[in-house]
Amino acid sequence: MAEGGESGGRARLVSELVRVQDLVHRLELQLRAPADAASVDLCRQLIHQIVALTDRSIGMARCSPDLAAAAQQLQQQPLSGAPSPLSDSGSDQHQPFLRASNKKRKATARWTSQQVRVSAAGAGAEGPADDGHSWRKYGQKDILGAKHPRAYYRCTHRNSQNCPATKQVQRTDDDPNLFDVVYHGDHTCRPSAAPTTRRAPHNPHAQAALQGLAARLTVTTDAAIAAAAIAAAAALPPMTPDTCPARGASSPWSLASPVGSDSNGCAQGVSPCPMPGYADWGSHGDLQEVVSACAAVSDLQGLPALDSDLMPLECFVFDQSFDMGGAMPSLFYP
DNA sequence: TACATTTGACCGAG
DNA sequence: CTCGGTCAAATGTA
Repeated sequence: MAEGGESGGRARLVSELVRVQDLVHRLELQLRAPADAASVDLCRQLIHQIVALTDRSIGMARCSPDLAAAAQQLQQQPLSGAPSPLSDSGSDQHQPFLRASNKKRKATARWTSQQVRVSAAGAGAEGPADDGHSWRKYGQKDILGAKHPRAYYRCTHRNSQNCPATKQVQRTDDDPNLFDVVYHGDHTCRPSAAPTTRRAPHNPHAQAALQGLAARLTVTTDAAIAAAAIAAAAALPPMTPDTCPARGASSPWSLASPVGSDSNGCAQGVSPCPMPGYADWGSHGDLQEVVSACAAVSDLQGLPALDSDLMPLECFVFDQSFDMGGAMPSLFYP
């Protein structure tokens, strides 16, 4: 990505985003503690600060010529209609993983597919952390032009429940701590059948919601997409169930269980929108985009990406009554 | 013993 | 023919 033209404004933007990141970390820690009135209040305060900081970041990003230009360019290419992660996005010189993808197996292209880039931080060195589904490795291949082999996984319940979900995991060339994960197909296995070995969440619904959020946190580190995300959050009309990308159409959320913590079937084929229990989730995709942008932009600056260990943020619920007059949805802690 | 993983062979699209 | 994706036997592990 182009590194020239670093401006003070951009540095300030990054600084803001770093603060957002820090707040998110603090929120995560807070949410891990047993809920009581005081901690709920603190969470609300943190959320308020995050929202405010993010809002400011958006404003700064929109004033940044390069980001704004990229955003404008990509704004004409709605995220929901963005090319499949497997297709050539035109910006994948840093993602050989993408470029190498769509040469074969057109038959699989009809599947839902979703690429996420996840950090191995906090997980084993062998790969990203568990995403909540149980996977069985069925193959590994050295990929032409890639330093690291690609591993192929299928759902453990493929045989017992005919679950077609598969994923491919490949360590990125440039950062051994990052993995590109491509999910194919939806899980049709029942959630109860997917062993959730992770700790019990205080609020399973909220955990599912945060998993979606976290998915977006790690979806990509491409600056242009980050700019588009900012544009989407700041300028595009809120998504409605109508505009919520349908499952099976390369929805950014359709199967975004990033390795790191999806849990119990939040990617099940239950709702047209990604998170069961959130019928109107689509209207809140904006925040996901924004935070994704935060992660991406900070990565753009060589800062550590928000890693998958953030996933356990588990207690958000989007306030659906919030007036979307502003760019940001509000959050509350149930 | 019942799983999961490894790994070379095979298949099929381009 | 190349190469990505899958299969399945061999092997490992709890």
